[in-house]
Amino acid sequence: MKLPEAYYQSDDVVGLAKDLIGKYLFTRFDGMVTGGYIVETEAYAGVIDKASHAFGGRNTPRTSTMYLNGGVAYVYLCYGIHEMLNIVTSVEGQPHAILIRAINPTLGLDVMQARRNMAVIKPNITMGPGSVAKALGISRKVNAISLKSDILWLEDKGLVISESDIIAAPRVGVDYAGDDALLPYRFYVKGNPYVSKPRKP
DNA sequence: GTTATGATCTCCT
DNA sequence: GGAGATCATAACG
Repeated sequence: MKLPEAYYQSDDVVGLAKDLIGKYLFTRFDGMVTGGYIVETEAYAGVIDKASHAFGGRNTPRTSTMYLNGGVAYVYLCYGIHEMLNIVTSVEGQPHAILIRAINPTLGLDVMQARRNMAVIKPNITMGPGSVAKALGISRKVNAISLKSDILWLEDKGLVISESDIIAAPRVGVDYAGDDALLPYRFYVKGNPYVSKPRKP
């Protein structure tokens, strides 16, 4: 059921980012399993991508996780407030990663609702990278954890999103990346209510 | 040691 | 439509 390690070791991050659409993502903390299927991702293509933390081969205590062998999680804090979950791909030394921007929750909705302090469940419970991490209970404590662990993993449940329902678009929040900000490295499911909206200008 | 800033979200007007 | 929250990280002195 879990995706095999080899799945993550493809060199084609962008292709993987698209393929991850429709795969299931689960976490287990304190015995509570929560998760759903991925409806939005963004690829960060290693050292040649200005939007990537590893651009130009930058390797620091934080980004060293991205250089690990594919199949681990890269979690970091952004804006001092939000944790973000990435899937590291490719082989050791190749800092490719995929940001999980949104999932369609299917399991443990009540737990996620409590984690988000929401009175009512609305689509924004797992809409946007910061929200996904919070709803799933993900924090920097699981940075660099293996995806074949029982804490955080992905599954292929045979859900197929039709090719025509997967849209490619420019990434969000990376204006500082110059030309690379325009690359169509963001993928999402057309019409899915959990897909985040691009930020305003 | 100091300083600028971000792969964002939420609430307010 | 817009600002504030809030801090680890990275670059620099």
